[in-house]
Amino acid sequence: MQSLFEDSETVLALFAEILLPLPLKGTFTYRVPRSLEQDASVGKRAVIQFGAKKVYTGVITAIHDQAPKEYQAKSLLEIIDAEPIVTDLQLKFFKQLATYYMCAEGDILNVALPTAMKLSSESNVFLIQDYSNLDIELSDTEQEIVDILKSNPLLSYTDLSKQITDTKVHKTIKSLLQKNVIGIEEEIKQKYKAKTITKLKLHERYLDKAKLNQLLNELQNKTAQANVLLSYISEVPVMQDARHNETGFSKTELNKISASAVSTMLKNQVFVEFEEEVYRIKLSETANMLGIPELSSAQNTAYESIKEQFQSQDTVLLYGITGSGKTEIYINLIEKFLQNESQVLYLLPEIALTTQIVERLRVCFGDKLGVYHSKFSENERVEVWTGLLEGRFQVIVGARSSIFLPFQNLGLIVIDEEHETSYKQQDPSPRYHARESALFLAKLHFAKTLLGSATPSVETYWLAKEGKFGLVTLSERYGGAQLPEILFSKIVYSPKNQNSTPISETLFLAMKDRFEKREQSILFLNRRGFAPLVTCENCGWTPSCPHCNVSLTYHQYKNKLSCHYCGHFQQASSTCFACGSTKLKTIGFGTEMIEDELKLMLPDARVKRMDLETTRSKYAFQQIIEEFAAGHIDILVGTQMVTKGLDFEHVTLVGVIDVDKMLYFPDFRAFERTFHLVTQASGRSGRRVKKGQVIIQSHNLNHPFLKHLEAQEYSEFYAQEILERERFMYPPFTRVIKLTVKNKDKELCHDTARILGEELLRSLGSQRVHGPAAPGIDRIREYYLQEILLKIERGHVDMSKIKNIVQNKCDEVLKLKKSSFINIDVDFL
DNA sequence: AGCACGCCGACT
DNA sequence: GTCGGCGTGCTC
Repeated sequence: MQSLFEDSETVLALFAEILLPLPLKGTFTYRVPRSLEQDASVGKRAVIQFGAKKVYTGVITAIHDQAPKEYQAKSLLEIIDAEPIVTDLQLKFFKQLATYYMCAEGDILNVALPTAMKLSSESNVFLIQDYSNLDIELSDTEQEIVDILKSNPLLSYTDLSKQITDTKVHKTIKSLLQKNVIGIEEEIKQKYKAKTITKLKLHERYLDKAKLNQLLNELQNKTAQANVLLSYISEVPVMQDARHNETGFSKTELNKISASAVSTMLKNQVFVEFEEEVYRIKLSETANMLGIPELSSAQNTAYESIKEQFQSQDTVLLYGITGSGKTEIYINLIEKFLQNESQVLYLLPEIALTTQIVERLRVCFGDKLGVYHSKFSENERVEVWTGLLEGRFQVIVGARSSIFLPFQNLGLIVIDEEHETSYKQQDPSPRYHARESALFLAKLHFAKTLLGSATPSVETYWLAKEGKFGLVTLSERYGGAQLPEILFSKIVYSPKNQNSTPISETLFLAMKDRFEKREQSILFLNRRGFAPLVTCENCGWTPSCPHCNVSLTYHQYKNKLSCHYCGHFQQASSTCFACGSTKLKTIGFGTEMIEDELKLMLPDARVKRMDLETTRSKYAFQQIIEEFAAGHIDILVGTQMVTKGLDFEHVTLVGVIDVDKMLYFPDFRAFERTFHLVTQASGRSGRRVKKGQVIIQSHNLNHPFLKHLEAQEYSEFYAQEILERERFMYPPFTRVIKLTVKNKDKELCHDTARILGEELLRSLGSQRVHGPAAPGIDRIREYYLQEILLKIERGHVDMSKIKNIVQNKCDEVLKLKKSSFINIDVDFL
């Protein structure tokens, strides 16, 4: 007879809670099979079947022995990881964010995990070998599929459908399945693989200085080859130490200079080719060799003050004007935390040109530095993730999504350019704000946070002023560079006058002057394309987007009309669609028109445009920047991206073409954004010895806000702005939640929004509920939009209670409308 | 998110 | 009469 003890032990079965990277509430319970009991643990990924056929990877969030009562749990199929890849702290963090942003935890996991870690299955179709022995009639399409499968024994469902012209693939496959001719299996695709790159190194025989010089001489009239060689030498300092040659240099990079020269040089055995398995961007043997930058006395005072304030505050704002040298302070602070064996996260806004800072950090921290950025490939991201788990990295520099990395003992988070709006994820849910989320993360780790900006966000500055954050001010420009001079000029452009231009006389003369002095200018305009509007002079018709309620922007270089909201484009026509007249004209101006105008005004100047269109390809951005830095461009015209963090020595003029566009933008942060943008833009001017100038164009020179720009005085701007925020109940005095009701049916959308608005009004009060109202663009991609703004005062209110009400009301209204296909987006502004 | 089931219009 | 369109609800 068995003992009671043994009996109960054999009965116990284990179950795992699985969090899936899908927009679903809660976790799913799976049975842990006996064979996997040893391997299963919290934080590891498990392969599970979800629904009828789909196979996903989820993360185990708990293991227990409570068998679900309502249903029979499926079993885990596999445990992927030998060690957990998600820490307990991360799981806590995900949960917290999900609650805070009112989204599913799976949504968070979805953005958190690098794509390559979220393997999902693909259906493969295969031929059952002995089908020919079966006496089966096949239709033409069926036969076609069988024939394809004969040559390709295993084919993914998607590939198969691509090869079949007939649209009814699904159906045919079903019937073939029934006839037992083919089978379907799910294959899990392992996406991550180690990467190698092709590199070049100099042939040994040129490693001698004399030999190398001789080679350079020989290549004197072979310019392309000489350039390739020179660029190799500048990247790989073989002149200083021949051992550097072993590192080699990327072939692709050298190919950019001249691919044919590179291949000639390979043929002539100047270079030798080799493959290297790459862990991450660059192995840096000069790690720590250049050391930590020395601080000026002003910087040092700030540095000491930060350290001191960290004694009593978890978060400190470093408010340092442009060019005051905040980066050096960050680096020193990071070094200090590294000495305590803590990990450090350095957050940067999502912009491609972070390379300057990354390089700087690399020099200081070498291989301890991991980079995590959207421009990085999926495989590289996995390497940073696992590298962090294995302790290979101690410092992570990255964009907003790096807050999701598996830190174990985070000591410090640095949030550079704290005010940047790209910290907020806009489109896909979860619409998280990385600055806000980073503060939660810091709290979980008992870590310190340093926020840095030359133009702090109003919220942050307020919190600092209120004593919630520490505040350290750096008001001296590093190296004593002077602030630029700010001038205003009136825009004289008028669509009626064909001869008018969006570039005023003042701005033109200033640019001409710079051009003659061989100094560079940057022109900033927040609008892409040639003209935002085309209209028929005869009948007033204007081409608009068929999917959105916006007029189409005219792009001259492609001769296309395009919608900046949904991407729709069409060929521009020279005749009016409505009346056939040829009297079409453009109204307004975009970057493309400015570029055109400049080419006419200053035909000898080298003008380049930098906006979404000209930087589509992966390296285009980098290329333009480099060209500009090298002085091959005289005038750079562009959108937002020209204003961000670029440090160019010879820029002495920055023109803001149309400040009104930003000022009158219907958003409570319009002024703040304008102030940030103009200040950042003017920070581009005269960063070194030369005094810079900023010319701001406006239609209305009397706008009171312009005086803040002129004074370049953050505190004055802030003092004014904070009053407005308080008066109109905006952040930081309230939390603003924007609910957007979306539906293809206009009536349904409006009706749902109206009812939701009324419901919310009843439970939250008229002080807090505003709208519904149509946003500026009330139809995008066929969806009508209605917005409700909730302003919830800070403190003394239980936010979770409010969120519950909001959530319940949303659900209620959707149920009432019996339409689960109405979308309600929740966005915390 | 994906997928299956199910209920209504245009077709062999 | 079926095919297949998409709306609806479920996935451990």
